[in-house]
Amino acid sequence: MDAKTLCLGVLSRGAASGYEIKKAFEEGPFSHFHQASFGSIYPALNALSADGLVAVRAQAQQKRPAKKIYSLTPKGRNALLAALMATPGPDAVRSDLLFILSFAQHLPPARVGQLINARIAWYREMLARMEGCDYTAPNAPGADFVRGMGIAVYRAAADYLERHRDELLAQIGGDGLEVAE
Amino acid sequence: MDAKTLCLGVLSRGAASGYEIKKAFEEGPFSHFHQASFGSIYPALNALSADGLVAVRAQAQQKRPAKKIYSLTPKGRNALLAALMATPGPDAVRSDLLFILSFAQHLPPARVGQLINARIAWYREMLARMEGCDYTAPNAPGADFVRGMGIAVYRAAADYLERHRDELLAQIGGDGLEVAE
DNA sequence: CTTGATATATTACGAGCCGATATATATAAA
DNA sequence: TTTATATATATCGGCTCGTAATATATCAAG
Repeated sequence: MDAKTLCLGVLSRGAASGYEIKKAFEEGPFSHFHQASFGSIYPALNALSADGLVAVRAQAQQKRPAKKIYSLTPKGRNALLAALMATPGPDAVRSDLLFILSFAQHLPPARVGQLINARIAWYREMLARMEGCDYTAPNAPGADFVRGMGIAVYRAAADYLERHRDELLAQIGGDGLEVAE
Repeated sequence: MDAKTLCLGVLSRGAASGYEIKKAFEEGPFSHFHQASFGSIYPALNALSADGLVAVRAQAQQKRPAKKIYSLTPKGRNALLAALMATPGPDAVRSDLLFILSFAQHLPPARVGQLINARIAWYREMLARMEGCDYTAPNAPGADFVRGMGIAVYRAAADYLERHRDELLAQIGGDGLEVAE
């Protein structure tokens, strides 16, 4: 899924500036399964604008750069729907933590414990945020479904780390005590 | 984690050619949380070789391009350990499927059902492979831990899809019957 | 009261990675 | 016989990421 389609997806939920689209990928409903940086968002918006898939409305602001509000055109909405009908490829996960933990027996047990504890805390924080506020729009069962999937997967990951941390530490020589902060 | 470190990690489990390293990322113990293509592996191996982190041994073959077997040098092993001590960033997930399913209410229910069924089947297949063959080396508790985590997360994902598929289909107007293949 | 951090807002650039393609050949299946 | 699959390496364009540059406002800390 390229940056252009991702931007169309965000804009389908309402008009937004490039900056707001970036925030949507950091905090919004797509944040746990897609990312996009300024370096891909702004060129994508320019291309979409040139192709007539989005409309731009410059909104002057006091003492700040003019905000460019992008909104979906009918043509853009059709392009999004067409992209949604394409067959999705397999998911891709990139986890430096799991790569590092693959070599746990070569690392100080205290450090392994710290890494796992930190990640458990991160998962719990994300879960609290995702379960607490409901940022999905009304009449969006798809978004609710995906949000539930994110929660289920994060919970499974946190639970696994909690249940098997001490076992791993025992195997690599840690006594499970020194990891306490 | 850049391509060079990834290659060092694979080579720490034994000497291999570029082609075999690619296969390790498709089928081996890293496959479910890291990817690498030829376009990143071969330049990485050249750079590692130039820096003395890996040694190359050309192995002629009958009627095939000569295979270049790369192996870790002591300097390379130190570089890997140093990289493992760096603080890992957050995990990144890219899922075109979840992006598409976010807009499920705009798609034909039959197609949504097909997409979910196909992904459940994919997860079950991966789980069977991961649970069946034990491709981790002996005395590698780190690899076992990571493998268990992959299994736990995949199982949670497959279970969620199975348990909530019909609910989603009902919400978007599908009757849950037409999706049967 | 001044410094620093955080937030809004866009653009540009270098580094790096992915996917596809080119090149060669062997084997097995259709 | 043709096609697909597997082995094996190299390269190239295009896309994306992370960072920095630019500009300003607000808020908190010292």
